[in-house]
Amino acid sequence: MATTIKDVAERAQVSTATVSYVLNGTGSVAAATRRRVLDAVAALSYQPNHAARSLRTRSRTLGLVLPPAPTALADPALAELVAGLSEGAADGGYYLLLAAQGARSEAELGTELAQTGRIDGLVLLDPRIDDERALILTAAGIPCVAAGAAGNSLPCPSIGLDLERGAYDATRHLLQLGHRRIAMIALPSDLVGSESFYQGFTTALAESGSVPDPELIVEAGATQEAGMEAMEELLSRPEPPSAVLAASDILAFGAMHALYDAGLVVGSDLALVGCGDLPLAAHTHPPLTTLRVPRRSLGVALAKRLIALIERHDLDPQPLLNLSLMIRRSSAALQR
Amino acid sequence: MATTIKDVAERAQVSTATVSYVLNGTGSVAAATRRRVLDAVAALSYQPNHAARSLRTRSRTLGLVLPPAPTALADPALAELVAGLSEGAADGGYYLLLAAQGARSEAELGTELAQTGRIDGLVLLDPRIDDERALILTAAGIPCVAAGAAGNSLPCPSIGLDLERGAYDATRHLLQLGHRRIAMIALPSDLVGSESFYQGFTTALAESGSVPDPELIVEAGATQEAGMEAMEELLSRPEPPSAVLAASDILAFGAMHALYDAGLVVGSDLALVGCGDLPLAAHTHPPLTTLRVPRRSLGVALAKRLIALIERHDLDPQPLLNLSLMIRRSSAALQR
DNA sequence: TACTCTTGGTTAATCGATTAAGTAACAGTA
DNA sequence: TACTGTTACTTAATCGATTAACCAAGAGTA
Repeated sequence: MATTIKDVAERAQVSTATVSYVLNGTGSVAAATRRRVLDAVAALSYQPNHAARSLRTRSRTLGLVLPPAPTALADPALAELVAGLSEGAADGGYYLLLAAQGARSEAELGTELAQTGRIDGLVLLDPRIDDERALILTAAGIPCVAAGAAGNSLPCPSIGLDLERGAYDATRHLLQLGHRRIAMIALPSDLVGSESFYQGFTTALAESGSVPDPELIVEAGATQEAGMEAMEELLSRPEPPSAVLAASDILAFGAMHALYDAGLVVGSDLALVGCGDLPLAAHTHPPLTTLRVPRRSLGVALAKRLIALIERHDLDPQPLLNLSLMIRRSSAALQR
Repeated sequence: MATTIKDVAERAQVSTATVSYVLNGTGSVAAATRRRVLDAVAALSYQPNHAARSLRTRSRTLGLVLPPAPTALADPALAELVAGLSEGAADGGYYLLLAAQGARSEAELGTELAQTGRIDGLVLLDPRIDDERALILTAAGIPCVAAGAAGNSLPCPSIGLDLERGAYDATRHLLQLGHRRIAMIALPSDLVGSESFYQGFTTALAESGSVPDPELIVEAGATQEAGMEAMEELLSRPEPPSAVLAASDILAFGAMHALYDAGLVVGSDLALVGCGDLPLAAHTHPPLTTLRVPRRSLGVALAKRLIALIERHDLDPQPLLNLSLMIRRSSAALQR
């Protein structure tokens, strides 16, 4: 049925070993022989069988575990990242295997996938500080990379966003609009990156000669409800903020709801900036000023880094990816 | 390193064949022996090597080719479907392989994936009438299923949405609001499903005693721009419509833009209904009345159908999946 | 001349499962 | 008793690649 390396060998009048050497660029093969082999490959449109190949070597497959939530991948953010991942994988001759998490833990599933030889490595999303998954997988010798600037809190490499710079830019933007009481709604502090984001925020404030008011820093969850509650909390302060930087668009959407409920007009009564630039951000009312994340590039970079790890290539350390501030109507000058 | 079937066999004092029979439920094995084998499997936490297994049998992997557009998967619709696919695959003991299309055609890539034994079958998105991909793949003996009610215009099975019923419901809704001049912005007519959608539209009109005005039917592309142009065209009619049914949310978004540009207020000046219920639909201004598509279920059903095809199981024909009308503010009663 | 290196190949073992074919033990039956 | 079937296994071939080990021929060298 399918053409095998044997068919190619026969047609080219060589042994299967020679064919393999030609195809993999290993061994030493005379130019004329190489030609014959390549011609035979072309004539038969031969494609090496994946199972046989990966039985001896690697599976050339990267893994990604989808969160079990019914909303999984509904999040357009994840979707774009996945597109980037599979693009980066393809560039390196790899494919991307998606696994629905189901009941098992991600680490368990990943370990199984790797031990059965289905995947050579795993991409970890939303890494946390001292992430358990990274520890387990790395301990088991399974290559993995995390999506997020990990500093050195993780035992595996990671590809990061320059959240510090992003938060700095966003805060500067608010300062330039004349705001001085600027609040921040933070993501859970154990998420890798939360610290950097906060850092950028305070650096910008410090440069303008002020210092963050602890009253105006609220650590929230990751959901819209959490953003809503955080905003309510901020509004209840004796001296509420005139501007708010939210560490994610989702939190910002929640904050918008709280502001609406409080009868405040986003943009004029209070400036709001998010982070992520989800498709929705441009269509809220008013459209949300937010930090755009290069998700596709992030995916590509993650895939390339993981492949390098698997194949033990050296790789120049990837610089942090830049966020760009999309200025929309949710952030306006301070009303006086 | 990794534990193999041989390790299990030794520990259970049987041959590897017996282990295989126990694990696959084939052959006849005495109860006591079976116990010993299962105990050994558990003790060694043995997982069969995937490459070895698929070298002899199937790869237990479903394939999906991602469109090359930079927007690929950014579309939340596709994202949810993918989540459903991988869930359905997991239920059947399969995984989902994602391939970035790149330069080659989808049929070519799919054929390669199947011939190298990486995947056992392929899911086709957005099938067209007499879809070339389906023809090529089916001719090559590669199992595939299409996402969309295909009628019998395709050589492969498909899982469909009841677009006819959906369009019927949406049109009835507009009729009940008092609208009589109802236009439709259609998707390209070669898309499987376009016909059904149109059918539902006309059936509802017919029941109300009217007949579709050819002036009010515009076939558009699939992009927002196409929706915009189509709406402009409708507005230029001598007797413009008071309500519009768009065959996709994207088209409806485009129509909204055109209406805004024309100084018309969606909801009061003209009623608009979309199809798809993208996350954005609930957040446009005004929120868009639209038909919700059970994308996750569609994904699950597609995966199950494809697996049945691969394993040559019989399967009760899957009924069409229902759309549900989400009534929002873009559709209001006719103003007189 | 005799020895060692390269170059350009081949042979055959190997990866880890599945499964056809074979076999021993025992029960049923004519 | 002899034959036929079952049941419960084992042996070994097989899937299609990779690769270690081997080998022959010619070049270089002391």
